[in-house]
Amino acid sequence: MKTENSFFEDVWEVAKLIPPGRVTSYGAIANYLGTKMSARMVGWALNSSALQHDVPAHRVVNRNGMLTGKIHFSTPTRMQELLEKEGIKVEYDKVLSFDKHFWDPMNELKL
DNA sequence: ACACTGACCACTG
DNA sequence: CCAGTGGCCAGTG
Repeated sequence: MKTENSFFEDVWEVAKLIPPGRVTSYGAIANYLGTKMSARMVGWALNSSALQHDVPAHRVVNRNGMLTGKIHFSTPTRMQELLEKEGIKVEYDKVLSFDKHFWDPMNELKL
């Protein structure tokens, strides 16, 4: 057993729990996991997750709803296309009606 | 062992 | 209101 239960896996689990058509932010996940987690670590974890698992990293954007992580995808438009397939409108690398599609793990999972 | 970097966020001026 | 800076934690050079 490698006890690789690092925060990476926690981030992946939360990301997988994001329902289709919804998005969340790095800070929201970080806050949900705990104070030991910083928003930077979330993005970093997702960077590894994208290479390892089927984690819907395209559903995770920054606080402004901007697709900052799209540059890490296979293609510069991959993230946007995936979001649009789920009914999320994206324009100029930014999620439209971000607050409407926003899915907060703290608000949905904390119960 | 040290310094810099990174898919960020919040506070201060 | 906009711009700048610090804090966050871990990995890599």
